[in-house]
This record gives sequence, C-alpha cells and structure tokens, in this order.
Amino acid sequence: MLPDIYELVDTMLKEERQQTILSEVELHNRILLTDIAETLDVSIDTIRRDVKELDAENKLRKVHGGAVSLGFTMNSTRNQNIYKLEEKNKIAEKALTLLKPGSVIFIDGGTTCSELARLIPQNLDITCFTHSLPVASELLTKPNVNVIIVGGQVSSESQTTIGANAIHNLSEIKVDYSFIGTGYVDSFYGLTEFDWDIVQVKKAVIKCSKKTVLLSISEKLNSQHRYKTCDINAINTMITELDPENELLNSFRNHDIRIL
Amino acid sequence: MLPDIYELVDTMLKEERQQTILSEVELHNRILLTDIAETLDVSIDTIRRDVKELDAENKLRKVHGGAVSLGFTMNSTRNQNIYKLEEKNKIAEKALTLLKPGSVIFIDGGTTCSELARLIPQNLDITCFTHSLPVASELLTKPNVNVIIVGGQVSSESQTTIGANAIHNLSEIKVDYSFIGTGYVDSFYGLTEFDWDIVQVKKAVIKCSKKTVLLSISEKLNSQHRYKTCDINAINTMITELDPENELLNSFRNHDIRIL
DNA sequence: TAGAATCATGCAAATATAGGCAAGGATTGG
DNA sequence: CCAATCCTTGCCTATATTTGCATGATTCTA
Repeated sequence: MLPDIYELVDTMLKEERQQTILSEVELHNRILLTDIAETLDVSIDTIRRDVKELDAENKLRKVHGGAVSLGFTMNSTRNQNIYKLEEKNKIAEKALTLLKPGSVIFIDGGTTCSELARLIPQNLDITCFTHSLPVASELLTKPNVNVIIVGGQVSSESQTTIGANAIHNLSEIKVDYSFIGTGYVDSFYGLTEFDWDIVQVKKAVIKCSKKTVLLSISEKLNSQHRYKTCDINAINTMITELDPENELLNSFRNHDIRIL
Repeated sequence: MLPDIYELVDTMLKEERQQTILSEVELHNRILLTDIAETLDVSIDTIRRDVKELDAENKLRKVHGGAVSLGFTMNSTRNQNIYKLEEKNKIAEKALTLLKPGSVIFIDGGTTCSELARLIPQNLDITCFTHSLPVASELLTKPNVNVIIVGGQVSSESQTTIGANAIHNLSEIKVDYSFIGTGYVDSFYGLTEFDWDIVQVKKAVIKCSKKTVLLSISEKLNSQHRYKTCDINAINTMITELDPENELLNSFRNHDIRIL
C-alpha cells in the first residue's frame, strides 16, 4: 500500500489528492479506490469522484473498484489508410449480422478482419479467439469481448502467430464461427495463398470451426496462387462488398455457399 | 498625524505579500489560502485577490481553497510519455548488457519491460517469449528477434495473456533469462501484486526461467500489496535506475541477489 | 443465483468564491 | 494645502464547490 508519509498532511487540496492518485496509478499501474481512500483518509466517495474527473480528463482509466494507468492501454497504431477501406467496412458490417450474444468465434488476421474487430459493438457479449495481434488489440477496447490469443511464433509480416505451436493450440478449440480472409479465391481452385505457413494455420482454423465465413473483397475473386488452403466447399458463408445477387458471384452459387 | 511606525512594520505592500505567497508556493508546492491569510495577518479576501492576480500572471495555479505551483501540475502533461521514462530507460539499458546472441529470454509486460523490448538492438539474434501484446509488437520491428507469444486469455487491463492456458503454455518452455516487472517490491515481503491473476502468471514465468531478472524503478522499493509473487530470493538479478552502491538498496544485499 | 462490493444519485453541512460596497490611505492636479 | 480620484482592503451576501452520508441500483464473485 502507500507509504504513510501522506497521512501526515491533514488538509489536502483536491489538486494534491488527485496528483497523488495519479502518481500511484502511474507507479503501480493499478490501484484500488478503497486503498487510496484509507491512505489519504478521505471517504471513498471523494476518491471515486476524483478518479471520475481524472478519467474524464484522460489522465487514467477508471475501472470497477479502482483505476488503471493509460500507459498500459495506450494502443495507438491504427492504420488510417487501409486499401479499399470502404469495401472492407461494408463486408465487416455484413459479417456483424452473424454475431449473437454468447457466440464463440475466431477472427483471422488481415485488414478486413481487423475492420470486423473494430466494428464489433461495445455491448456485444462474445468470446473471440484470434492469432492476430492487431485484431487482439482492437478487441481489447471492447469491455464485453473475451479475447483469447492463440499462442505461437509471431510472423512479423502478418503480425499473426503461425507454426506448429499455433496450429496445435487451434486443434484444441472449437468455435461457432471463424471469420477468415484469404490471399486469393477462385470458385474452382478454392482458397489459395502465397505463404505456406499461413496456409497451414488457416487449415487449422477451418478445422476448428463449426462454420467458416470468408471475408473477401470482390477484387480477389477468380484469382489463385501457389498453396491451397481449402476447397471452396469448405466455406459456409462468403461475404463480399457486392450485392449478393451480383453476377460476379454467379460461379460460386452452384456450391453450397451462403452469399451475403 | 500619528507616527506610522507600527503600521509600517506590519503593513505589507501588496507586491511584498505576493512575493511571499509565491515563495511559499514554490517551497511547499501548495498552500492553503486560510494559512497564508493567518500568517500574513490579512483577510482571506485579500489573499484570494492576490492569488487570483498571480494566477492571471501565470505565476502559480489557483485551485479551490488554495494554490499550487506550476511545476507541481506540470506532471499532468506527462501522460504523453511513460511515467518516469528516463529511469525506465536507464534500467532497460542495464538489462541489455545481459543479453547475448542466441539467448532465449522471456519479457514480461509493463512499461519498463516494453522499454527493454524497444531498446533491443536490430542486429541481436535472440529468441524472445512474451505474453505482452505491446512487447510483441515492439519486438516485431527487429528482424533478428524470433518472437513467440504465449497464448491465452488476454487481460485488457495489462494487455498480457493470463489464465490457465497461458500458465500451461509457460510450463512447457524453459528460457535462459526472464525479465519481469512487479507492482510492489520489498526486501522482506518480496514481490507482490494487486492482481491475483497476474501473480499466477508471474509465478509460472519464474518457474520456467533459469535466471530471473527483476526490473523496477526505485520508487517501488519497500512497497507491498495483497498477493505475493515470490520471495525476494527467487530473484537472481535486480535492476533499478540507481547506482548499485546506493544505500536504498542495502536491505537487498544480504540476499543472494546481484544488483545492477 | 444469492450475497457482497461497488456505483450513481440526491441531500445537507461546511467551506470557498465572486461581486458589491464602503472606509481608509495614497496620488494627482490645481 | 485642498479636493477629486484611484487603489487597496475588509466586510457582507448570494452563490458555488466540496465532501460525507444515505439510498437504491448495478456489478462482481463464488
């Protein structure tokens, strides 16, 4: 707890008290309102009001029963210029309609999936696995989302975990929906990638999902590459920014895919 | 007219009075209007008006019931940076000397550890485990660092993975050095934390390390909290921003700890 | 799901503030 | 020297802020 030095002061200005609170939060990352109240010898209400003010001033973050330092949660790097952001936004919006309270989902890496993570409503109560650092960071801003990161070696390129460990960890979970992106998609060749490691992880993701949802901008339709993730049938729902009736999607209709 | 001798003695010029107020504020960082009024034997209104003027001249800051020095409130703008960044930087620099090419290490969460991650040289070839998202992000900028993130549920407060899964994952690795922070440290009570979950993870980290290095700013010395991570003996090396010979570290010398 | 802890809200007492006012003293111009 | 004026100061009153307590609502936890 706090050193007893502070107790010597019997009349404290509000300003001083708030500075003390700030220092304690910065120092220990987190404090209890009750601790501070006891140490500074004021009522819990006063501390609560102080912390509320400091929170409003963005000096710290108030949490139930205490306060945490901002330095911790300072999570800035939001990339402003994502390629085709508008389209990806549209896709993410459609994907959101699939989410129900209590769902357990997996979200893949990539900008489209990050966009989905960003748009998840604050009050939606879900459990979300991911192997993407940016997605995890984004989800951490949602108080009602339970975030679980799939451990493993981190690929600096994709900012996602890959490799045997990640795949093994995925083998031990089962999610309702997985939302995945892909490098290339074609109605005949299925989902393909440039990178072999990424393919292995995506295979594991699909295997651990009851339903797999593909998020892809229409620009990727009818393209292919070296390594295959899965047949197109492995996808249960496919979301593009296009209207579901758009003729560009025709070649995907014969398969058992729901198109949104 | 009567001689004004007496009045001259206890009549203070406005200028003089304001100077006194200023010195008092500088000396004590804060003053109460009532205190000053009593000391200088003028009405509270006069002092209030003085302080108001001084505030307008930016000589101090007036607050409800008193005034605080400008330097005192300067702290409020520090939120841009990390609290005590300079000290943490110094600590990180010292920690760096322990790293050798080929090392396998673990880096904990927290701002001090993030600072260490930031300062790892580009060309240093190491394998680094972490359960902290910010640390992982930082390390990803180093091409020669192999980053492995310990999977598990992510705590939004600390931006680290916690819980049974993270602990289990830690149980399956062994690292040469772990660099850990702590909320509170005391030579008698050892390392303690506010948060029970964090303690469990730190215990697991210590268990999977051949050597454990504690990074802590001196401000945390001789503080304690509710949950215990480990005895002070569990620490092999302790790094603060202080000179190793500093007397503040005396109480840690009887233990088998290397102090840097 | 129940009990405990924490929270938001309203209230009242104590204290602090702002602004008006008047009594000096100081200053200035004749 | 006098008088008009300004500045400073203390006092007063209406208003605002701060704080602790009581209350019921909400959230957390086991």
